[in-house]
Amino acid sequence: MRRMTARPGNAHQARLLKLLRDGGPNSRAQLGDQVDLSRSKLAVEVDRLLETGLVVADGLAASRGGRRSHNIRLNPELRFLGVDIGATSVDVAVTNAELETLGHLNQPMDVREGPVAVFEQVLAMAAKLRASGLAEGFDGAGIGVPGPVRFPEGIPVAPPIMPGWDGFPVREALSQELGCPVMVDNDVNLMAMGEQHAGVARTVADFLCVKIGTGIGCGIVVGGEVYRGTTGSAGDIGHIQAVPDGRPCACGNRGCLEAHFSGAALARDATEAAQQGLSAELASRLETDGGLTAVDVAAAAAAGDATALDLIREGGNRTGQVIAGLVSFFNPGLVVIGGGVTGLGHTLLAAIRTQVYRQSLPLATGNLPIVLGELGPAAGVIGAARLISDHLFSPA
Amino acid sequence: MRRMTARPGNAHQARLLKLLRDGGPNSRAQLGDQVDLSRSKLAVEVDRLLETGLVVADGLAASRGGRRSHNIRLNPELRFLGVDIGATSVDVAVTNAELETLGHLNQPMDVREGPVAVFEQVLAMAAKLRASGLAEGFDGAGIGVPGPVRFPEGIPVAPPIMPGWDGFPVREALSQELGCPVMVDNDVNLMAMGEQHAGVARTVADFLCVKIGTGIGCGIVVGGEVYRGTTGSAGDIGHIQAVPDGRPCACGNRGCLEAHFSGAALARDATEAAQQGLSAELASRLETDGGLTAVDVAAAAAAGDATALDLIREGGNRTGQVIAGLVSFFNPGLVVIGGGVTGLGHTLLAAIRTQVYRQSLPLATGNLPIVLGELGPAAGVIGAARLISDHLFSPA
DNA sequence: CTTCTTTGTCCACTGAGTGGAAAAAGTAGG
DNA sequence: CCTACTTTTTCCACTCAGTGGACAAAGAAG
Repeated sequence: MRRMTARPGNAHQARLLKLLRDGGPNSRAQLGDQVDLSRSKLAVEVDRLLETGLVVADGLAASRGGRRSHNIRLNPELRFLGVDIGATSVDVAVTNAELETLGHLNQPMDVREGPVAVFEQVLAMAAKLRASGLAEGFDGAGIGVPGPVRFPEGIPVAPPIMPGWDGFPVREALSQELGCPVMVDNDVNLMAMGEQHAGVARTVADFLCVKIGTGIGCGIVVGGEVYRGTTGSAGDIGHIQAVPDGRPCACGNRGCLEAHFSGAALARDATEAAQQGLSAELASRLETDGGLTAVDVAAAAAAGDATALDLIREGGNRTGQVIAGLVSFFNPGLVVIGGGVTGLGHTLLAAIRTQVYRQSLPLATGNLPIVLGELGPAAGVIGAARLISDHLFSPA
Repeated sequence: MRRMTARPGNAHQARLLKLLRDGGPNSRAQLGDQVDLSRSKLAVEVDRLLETGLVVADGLAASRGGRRSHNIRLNPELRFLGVDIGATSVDVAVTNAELETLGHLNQPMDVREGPVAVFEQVLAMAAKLRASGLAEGFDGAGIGVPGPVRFPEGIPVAPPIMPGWDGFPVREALSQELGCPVMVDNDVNLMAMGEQHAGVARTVADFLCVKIGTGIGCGIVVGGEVYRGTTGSAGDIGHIQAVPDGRPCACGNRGCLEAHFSGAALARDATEAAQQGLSAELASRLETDGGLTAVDVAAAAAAGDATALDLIREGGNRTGQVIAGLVSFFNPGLVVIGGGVTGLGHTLLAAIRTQVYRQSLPLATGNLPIVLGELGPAAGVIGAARLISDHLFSPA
């Protein structure tokens, strides 16, 4: 099948496409209720969209007491590819134009192997999804990478945990390989967009999305739009000082949040504790698994292990202190906690909440929910699909 | 004179008004170069603005080799009132529509005396400026208050240092008294707007403006617009924890930035040092002045007093540490330092810079200027005038 | 079968905005 | 003084987005 190449011709059409994406199929009349255009004008724009093939009219809806309406919907054959590259694994998913996930793959991977090797794997996963009949091709792809990105060009800049990617033209390269438009962003920003589109942040204009995985980052949404900062490094909170003269960090400083709490730090601390004989539970897991990860700590905590619980609580306290500062500064309407460490669940959340509610001013915390992300590992790929769909559903 | 009540009738007119405000008088042709409208359409909109009286055509400009152009300018009789209420003093200024300061008064005052007493003083100052022939009346007024504001209504909410103001309808009350439209905002936001309009931040879209006065606050500008947060308390960084288990703060916590460095904290620390005999310089000033303020510390530092310099440096370090965190998080294109403590000058700035450049990641600090505000005490009142002019120069 | 409701289409009209021509008012040079 | 060239402003016919009302289509309810 020939892929769609059309783009909305004006702001009205863009608006309609987004309404159909976020609200599902609608009749012309229902669309008219939402856009403040005369029925005549609306009909014209819908007709133009039908001509481009971006939307289709299929069948008649049930009557509600009058003439039956036509169902207008986004072309059901459109396919977006969402890719979320983490530090140690990749997620690849296929969605339709309404951003519903049709298929999702997850594989372990090491970003440090560099862009060429990683993209080989990503393309293979995409091919697998295509082969399973979910897509004949892709109309667009969104890619998340674990580091700062020069957004307009889609190029990672000075990413600490993936040095080989510095300056690699991700957008251009993948656009060539996939034969479709590509947008690239920081993985944390995509998680924020995912939770905004289909998760806990659906109704909030200004919020923070803290992702605790191998590292720690924070997506910032201002007025419904992701804020990326002057050089694309906004939200890089992993190297904020959490402990004066604390642990040495890979960045050269001491006491960085990431050095004290993150997937990597937690694994290291748990291993240390096990080796020092502080926890039989952790020690036995160390023996079975060979090495400890955040998952082991979560399991130990769930089993009631005091050492594991302490580690989580202390990490949560550190993180909560930093978030408390950000809450005072940014005064968000919501704080979402997500990432691989979400498995630590309520223990972590409680520690974070305690710190924030205690340290920030009442005006900022009075009506501030602090919650876990709703979408888990799907947030990134949904956000990626949303990124490219926002791009393609804007006037060319 | 009857005050102007007209507002621009559409976005084009609003655009033109702002061009005239920020760029001064222009011919129709010059305006046409900036707005991407046909000459015909432009002429129509300019004529409409002339009809409203918001702009006037006075005289012909010198020829540049062809027909002489008419000078189109904002009505020179328009007057805005800018009011900047601090913790211990008020600034009141009159500007024309181009936001040039025509007169400026500054008087000591105590916010804690409550809105009624303060506004009596403000109105007297405004009357004085009017009596001196600078204005026959005001077409609009902007007011800055030292605490969070529910912006749409212009009402302070839960302001820590001015408890008597909580819920007082500043906007409505002053609008009645002055007989003109009024907008109210946090003083820090106005300082940011001032520096953006006429100071160091003219060309930057995303920046932070840290104001160190009696307390500490931070104006946040995102994409050229002030960001106020969900409840209007964004930028309230005075109570971010700077020192774990540090000094007790009025807010009930310990170690808040404001408890360790601010105009008030500096005065207190200097007095303590003088009483303990650590500095002859400060002790002698204590005797002469009766009580020490930040100004005394600045003077002592300028005279080379080691204790004063130490106090400034330590405060700068604390502040710098907090700002370093904000820089990592927000990735601004500029950081402006202002407020009453600006007199501490380069010593303070150097300490702040050292901390930020050392602690934040290179990508965020690589091209990040950290500078003192250019406008000093005028920033607030200019920002206030800008606030109301932005409001009045937007379509009704 | 009639009446009412809802959906969708058609069409004349308005008003924003364009672009080109011409008028107005200069400068520069012979 | 006259001519050629510029720049600014005005005028006007034309395009096109968008409106709102009339009307057709298609069904529900009685």
